Amino acid sequence: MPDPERRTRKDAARNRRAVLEAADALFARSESPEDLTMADIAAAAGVGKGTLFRAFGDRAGLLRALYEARLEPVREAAESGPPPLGPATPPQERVPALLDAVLCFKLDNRRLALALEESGSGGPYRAEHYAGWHALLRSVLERIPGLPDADFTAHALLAATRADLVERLADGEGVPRERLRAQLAAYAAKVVAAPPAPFRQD
Amino acid sequence: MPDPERRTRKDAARNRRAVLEAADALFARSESPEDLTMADIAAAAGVGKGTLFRAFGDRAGLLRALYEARLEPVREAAESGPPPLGPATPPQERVPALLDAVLCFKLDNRRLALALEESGSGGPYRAEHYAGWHALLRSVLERIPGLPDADFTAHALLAATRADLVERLADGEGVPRERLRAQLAAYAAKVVAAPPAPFRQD
DNA sequence: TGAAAAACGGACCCTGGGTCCGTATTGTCG
DNA sequence: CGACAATACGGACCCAGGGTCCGTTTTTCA
Repeated sequence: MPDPERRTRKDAARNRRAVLEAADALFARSESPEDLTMADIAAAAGVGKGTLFRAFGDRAGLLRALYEARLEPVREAAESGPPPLGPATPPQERVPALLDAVLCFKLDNRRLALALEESGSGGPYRAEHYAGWHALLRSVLERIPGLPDADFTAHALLAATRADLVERLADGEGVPRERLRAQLAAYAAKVVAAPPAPFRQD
Repeated sequence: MPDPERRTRKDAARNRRAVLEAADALFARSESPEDLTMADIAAAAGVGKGTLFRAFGDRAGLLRALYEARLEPVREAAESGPPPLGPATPPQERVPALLDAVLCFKLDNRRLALALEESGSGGPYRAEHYAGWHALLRSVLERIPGLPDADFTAHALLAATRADLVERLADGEGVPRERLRAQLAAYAAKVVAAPPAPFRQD
């Protein structure tokens, strides 16, 4: 009995790659992602719409595939790379580092992230990768003594890196990259900071 | 010379109200906002599509109108009401209170908020009311000594109340309302807390 | 009450995601 | 190598849904 999964034909593989490349390029160039149609992408890849949809299911599928391909190295670095991203880093330091990585990624892949987070309902919260980031961040937060609600905190921190917010700040308000990074880092640091001195006079 | 702005005809006014009411009801009932079509709303209001679009411009316009109508009282309370929402409250306390108000509003108007934040690109960041909340929150944050980046912090805090996140937590994960409120309050409190004790041994 | 202004409403248009199916490629087996 | 099955191709096609148009109706105002 041969594997129930037959090997994918090589033209299929070639086309898949072609689409991925074309879409990647198009998203990088396009002003706003939503006026980039599936037909456009198919055309740019020199492929029929049918092929495109067979390969990726639907728009969201294509976006996800693109996004995850790009994200892979960052994910890798975050899960098992060297400090300050990797697991060897102490939590209080790692949290800002992780968020910084996410932020940089979104800055570098604005249109794509935007397109993905806007696609369909549920925002980014249905996507595979969100769950991954959240779980990781949560587990790191849980190692910080005295910090309650790690689950919620992880969500809240990640919310600060939402693609549309990032775009609004970076493109809309012209906040420079480094400043944004610094602000997010400071914010994250504050959230994970040890609680204030025990005695506060009102 | 009579006013250049002619008075709106009363049938127009009546229809506008009818649409607003019908849409409100429909959104409250509907499972997910995006399968609620403009035609549906028009029909439910006993009105033609043309009327609907003339009155509100486009889908986003209708959503905005609905949202702002509902939001009005909260806004009022936040801008000039009694403590803990109003301006008499000390900043450190007012920030969590404001966020709590936003959160409760989104909990009570989930579908609507969801529909609005998802409509069109730019997420909620183009909407009038977002700018309002942000400005208010920012001004409050600015009164807290030693807290830098009030502008960014306001964005980041508001991001924690994004409709899709709220829905994900409340509906998706079944976090009870009070717990969610408590978590957000704690989170906000931490962000606005005085910096940790000056001496930290590493 | 009559005519101009404004609103009505539903038929209509158009974009864009997604499907279908006759045709072209690929893989395999004798 | 030839032939047949399996698989992929691709663009014509479908359809929902947002938005427009314009002949008809209502309101307003003199």
